[in-house]
Amino acid sequence: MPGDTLPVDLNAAQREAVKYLNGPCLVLAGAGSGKTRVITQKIAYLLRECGYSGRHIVALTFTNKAAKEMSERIRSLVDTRLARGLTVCTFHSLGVRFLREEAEQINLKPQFSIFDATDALAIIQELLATTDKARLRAVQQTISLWKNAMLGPDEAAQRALTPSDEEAARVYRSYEATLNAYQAVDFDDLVRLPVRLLEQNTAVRERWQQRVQYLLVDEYQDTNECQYRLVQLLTGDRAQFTAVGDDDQAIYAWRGATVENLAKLTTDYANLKLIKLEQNYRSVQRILSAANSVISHNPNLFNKRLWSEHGAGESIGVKAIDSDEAEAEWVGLSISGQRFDRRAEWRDFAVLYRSNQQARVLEQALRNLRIPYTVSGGQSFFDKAEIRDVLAYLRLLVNEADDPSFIRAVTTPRRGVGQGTLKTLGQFAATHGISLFEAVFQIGMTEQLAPRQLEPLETFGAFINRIQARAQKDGPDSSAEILDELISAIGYERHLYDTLDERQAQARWQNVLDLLAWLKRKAQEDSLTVIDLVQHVALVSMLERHDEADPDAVKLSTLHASKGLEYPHVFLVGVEEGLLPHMGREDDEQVLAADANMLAARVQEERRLMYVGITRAQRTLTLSWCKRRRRAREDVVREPSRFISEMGLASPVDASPDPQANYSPKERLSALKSLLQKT
DNA sequence: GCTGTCAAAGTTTTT
DNA sequence: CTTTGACAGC
Repeated sequence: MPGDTLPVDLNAAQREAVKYLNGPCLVLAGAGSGKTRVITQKIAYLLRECGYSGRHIVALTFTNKAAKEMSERIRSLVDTRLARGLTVCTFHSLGVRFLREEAEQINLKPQFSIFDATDALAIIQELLATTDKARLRAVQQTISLWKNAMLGPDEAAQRALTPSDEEAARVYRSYEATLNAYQAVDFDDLVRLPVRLLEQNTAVRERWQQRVQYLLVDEYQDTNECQYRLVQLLTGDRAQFTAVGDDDQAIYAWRGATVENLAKLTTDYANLKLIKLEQNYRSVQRILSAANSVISHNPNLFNKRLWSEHGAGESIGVKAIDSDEAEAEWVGLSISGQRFDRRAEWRDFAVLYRSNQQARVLEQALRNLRIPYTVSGGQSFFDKAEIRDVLAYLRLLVNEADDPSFIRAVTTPRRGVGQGTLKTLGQFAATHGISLFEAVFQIGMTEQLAPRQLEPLETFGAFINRIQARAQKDGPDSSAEILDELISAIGYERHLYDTLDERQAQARWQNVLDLLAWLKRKAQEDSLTVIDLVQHVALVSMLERHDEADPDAVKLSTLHASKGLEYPHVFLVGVEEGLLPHMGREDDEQVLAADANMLAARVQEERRLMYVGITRAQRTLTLSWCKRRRRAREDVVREPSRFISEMGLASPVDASPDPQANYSPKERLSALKSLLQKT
């Protein structure tokens, strides 16, 4: 009888969510209520007892990390053979797969480039011909929101009310044309283009609906309009899917996500099954009470209240400190001391913060105290110059039409190609409707370039062609060789040591080596060709790399990147007005002050972020805020966050910083003990 | 025209 | 501390 082999460690609500297969199902899962367990168990149930083949099940997540973790948990539950063909990936990865297969239907080469936010911004900058960074970001954001709402340039232009939006709509049109010329798509397109094709093409739609017989979606509250449509289109009339989400943890409204998608399910699907998970298995009661108390200041779609069978736990600490440096040091000393007192491991501690920049001081302090740590969040690694340099070569190999990568590769290292040459080449390419790379081989016939300018171009073109031929001739097994050959042929290491001082060159070369090692491992593990690798790398951040390097380390993470994770002991730092809730810069702040609705929405989202932070903690939670914080080059005076008082803490809050002693004698003693123990 | 050197400035959150 | 912007030699 189906269901009898379900593990007994599921509660009634979880069991119901796993076994419900009569159509669409929405699971409202509070923080720590075992939502991942429900998804993984449900997939196991579908595979083992309902005769579903892995090829017909798709589970979607928002981050690669979540996908990886989920995939591993499923594989530990069921036989490898049963899980064969199972798809567990992000919306964007599924989009890449879809577009690779269906590329020709929409006039796209399967080797299309994927442009990240930085690439996209560079295009917009060129189109707008301005260096006003705020304006550029605003236009980019506007275009992105239009895309996620499935509005094309024409519709956007029609709906534009302000001159600013009209300009953005014009840029949008050229931006699309540019991407098309480069055979490139941006992140938003990875979901939008599949949706558009599925809507327009019945045959494609039916093929995919045949393929996706059961769909599961994690973090459903973070879906945008486009992603909602994708779920609808993939599941069709059968509507066999399970969406798991928590409206209180919606923290991506700024990138187009809309919590209303939760409510929309209840109206779009009359037969929607709604299941609430309210029992929390993660945290002690004090932490849950604080979380409940904070979030009760928000209006919400669905009422739920977390409870747990764990004890009350220790009281929540609130520390006021003089400066951000002192805060970082205090956190380090506290962790050091507590690790000793509690006989805990480094990995039991996490330090969470609102913005990436806060990581700097913390890293500095932890380094000084010899505390091992890993930083997660921020795609900074792939934004580093040396990484973008190397990837430009790879992207060009895969897609010759990728002009930005051509420009970057051909000018790094310097090989005598500069602004003037590129301008001539660009004009030639534009009038002939070809890519810069193609233009290299044709411009020689004309007399537009001096031999001095032409020669390095032709050498470069021949070089790329040579590697390209190798990449195409040899199969996926030789990905690693090709990478090595490419890098040594470029002479990138020497370039680094030539242009930088020893220390910097070494650090950057190490980054390149790390990237190569990671790429090679990836290529081997999943037997990927160079094309697969390049498309994969655009979507992934390198969190995995750090996790494996040093498993016993304190975790530093942004609040956003911490979602879905849990730690025994959590330090939440910088809990200050202006930072959490974040209010942007002064000009931004004034815009907000003028619009009460916008301000309220902002504060509510920040409050959910606070809620996410609090609910990461299993046993203890410590908050801190600074009276002064260094921002840019000046100190800013700060007030404690409203969220601290909203937590309804019983004990009086330490609200005034004590300039004399930021460390209590006990804290000092513990820290010292810990240090002594080490030496 | 190409390239390197010097100075300034800059930071929400991410697929 | 690290990435962009302007300027002056080669």
